[in-house]
Amino acid sequence: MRVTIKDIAKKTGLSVSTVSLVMNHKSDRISEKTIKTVMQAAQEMNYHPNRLAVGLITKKTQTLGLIIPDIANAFFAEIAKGAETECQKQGYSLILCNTNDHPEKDVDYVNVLIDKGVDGILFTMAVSSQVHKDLQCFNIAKQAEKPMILVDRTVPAENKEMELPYVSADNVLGGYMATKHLLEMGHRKIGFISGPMGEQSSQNRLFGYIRALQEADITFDPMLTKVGDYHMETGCRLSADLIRRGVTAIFAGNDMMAYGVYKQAKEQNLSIPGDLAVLGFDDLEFSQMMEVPLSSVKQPTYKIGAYAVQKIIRWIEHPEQKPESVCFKPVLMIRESTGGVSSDRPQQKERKSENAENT
Amino acid sequence: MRVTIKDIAKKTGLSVSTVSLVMNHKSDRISEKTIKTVMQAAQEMNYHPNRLAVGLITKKTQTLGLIIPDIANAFFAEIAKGAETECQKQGYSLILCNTNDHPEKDVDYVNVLIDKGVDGILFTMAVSSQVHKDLQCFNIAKQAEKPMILVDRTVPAENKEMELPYVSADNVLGGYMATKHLLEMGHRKIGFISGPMGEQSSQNRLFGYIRALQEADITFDPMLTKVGDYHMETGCRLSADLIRRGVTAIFAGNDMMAYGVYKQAKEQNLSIPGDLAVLGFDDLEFSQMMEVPLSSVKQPTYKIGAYAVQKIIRWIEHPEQKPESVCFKPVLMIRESTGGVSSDRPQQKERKSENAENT
DNA sequence: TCATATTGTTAAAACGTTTTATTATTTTTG
DNA sequence: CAAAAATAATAAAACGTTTTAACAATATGA
Repeated sequence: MRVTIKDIAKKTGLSVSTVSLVMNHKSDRISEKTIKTVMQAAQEMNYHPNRLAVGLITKKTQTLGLIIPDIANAFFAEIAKGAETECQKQGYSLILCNTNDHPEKDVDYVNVLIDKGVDGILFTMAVSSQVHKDLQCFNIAKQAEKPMILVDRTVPAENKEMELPYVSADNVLGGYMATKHLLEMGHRKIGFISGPMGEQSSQNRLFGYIRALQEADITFDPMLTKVGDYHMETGCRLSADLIRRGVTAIFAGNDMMAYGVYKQAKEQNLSIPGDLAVLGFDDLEFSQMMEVPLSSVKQPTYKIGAYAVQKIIRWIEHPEQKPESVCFKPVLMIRESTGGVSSDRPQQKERKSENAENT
Repeated sequence: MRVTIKDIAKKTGLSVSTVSLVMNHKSDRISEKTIKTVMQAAQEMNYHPNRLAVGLITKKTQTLGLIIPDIANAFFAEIAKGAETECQKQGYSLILCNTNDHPEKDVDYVNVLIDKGVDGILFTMAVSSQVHKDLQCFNIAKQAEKPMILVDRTVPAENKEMELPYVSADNVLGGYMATKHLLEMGHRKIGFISGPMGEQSSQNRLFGYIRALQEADITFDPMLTKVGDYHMETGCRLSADLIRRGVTAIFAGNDMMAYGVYKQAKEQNLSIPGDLAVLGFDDLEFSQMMEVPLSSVKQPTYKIGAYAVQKIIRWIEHPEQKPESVCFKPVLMIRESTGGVSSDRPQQKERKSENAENT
């Protein structure tokens, strides 16, 4: 049987209240002697407070929920790692919820988490057309007065009141940086393979692409933009048409699709970057290990997870201070696939670019 | 304020006990009418039971803990996904604990999890020489009477009593299958780059390698085995010496190191598999996407996670039935890097090889 | 008709804490 | 030395459930 506060009270001949006060370092009105007695007994008996009982009464469990679409996806895994590590530092635990992008599971998980008394929820919504489900989640959290922060995936706010804080990368900027780099390398006809248009981040990368083109006085040609799905085969398939249309560079919405472009280039016997420059997004571990290392836009993924936790804990502890949304600047990793000078080494000293910036 | 059972009692004019009995479908002695009244009230008031209170009294929280070294590692991420998904199916939640391979964190996490009242713990130990810490974890769990199952990383049992059930892949078999395949492809001088010897799984892969050689009447040459650390650079570095010694094939303890071998081969202008056959372990997503797709031993990672959860839940519900340990058979994915016939497609119909087998 | 069985409902204790108001004791002050 | 103040410890209520024994009311059987 587990040792309880009662057992300590019995052993020391003190009351339960006294023991509790000592254990929580509360009340300065307790004699040194008593404190020592209790502490020693607790140690000897190997007392561990029952967190359920504590939570029941304090309404705080030192636990957060993390709802993500797919923990096996390197991107979310890295976010989870950042979040978990930060939790651990701050004495919190993290409940992992994997939705597989099913919006109904979002709702289920939000409910379960609240039933289990989490103090806050980090939420990456399942991508879907059912805005309805998203709102449902927001409402449940709001009604339960639980802080909720959106991670990576944002949603256009209906009204200011309803708005939730988010932590994500600046995808517009990422798309812009990527395209600008290709322009600087002398390309004028740049193809873009986007991710699914249902995702805000995909759209934003496209916006960035367009903005960079405009700045360079190049009219945006819709035929040079293909809508993909973040998979390699799609990158391979869609790039064929872009190449036919004479692009000299392709900016893929993520690294997976960029790998597909590599495959297509190989099939057509095009050299990278000689005949075709390729640039990705995400900077997967692999991208720097390839035959021709892939230039890519790197999101500060770990940091997004860690930062979201920091923010939500502050919010939990100061419920009146709803945090501001934050976009982190991505970093452009320039490698051989765009013919640039590798940015892998030497490590840039100046890392300001990774600092937080409000939008 | 959250709706409690008391609120329902008040609204319906019934007692708290009655409401509780109805909500839990207990007691057949309650009139249809009462049941309907309570159910309807619960629905209308949107009642959700407070799991903390329930847990406090039932001593069950429907929550498991998962302790792993690194969620950003694809292998553990996949295990986590399997575990989480199975939890979700069975109405459990999963607390994620990331140790970064620090043995002290193992201990901390086990304590926290127990304090928070998890019903069981899935444990992948931090790799270290401090067997002491491992035993400490086992003892804490044992004392708290919490089921604990070892995942992936096993440990030689001190005595039968102390032994914990484990769920892992059959690494000896994996090493054996890999080596045998290379032998069948005609190789006689096969190098092996192992993982760190502190890990049981690394040792087991080596055992499998040796066994296959013996079966083929090839004396094991220790000079053809190098101890690595699962990183690409190491694979690259160590393979140089193996090549110098005239091996025609290299079996790497994981895919990362196999990629390193690729790099070395490229530098030396050796063609794969013409001049050098390469075989990995883990079958990372990438391995089938490479210039020369990499043959690799695939562990049923997702299944390991899911199965461990199944077993521990059964154990939780039947505390007297301690589960047997299980080793899953790995699958050899034959691709171009060993000059074999690709096993990627057509998909083998017969998947018995993935079934569980007691050791 | 009375004892017994059945049916439906509930009171109350328990789970392991926190927290506030109260009491008991000692010390200080005028 | 009595009153006031400070110090130390505690009783008791609360958190939101589950569960068991008990109760009341009705039905059954002899």
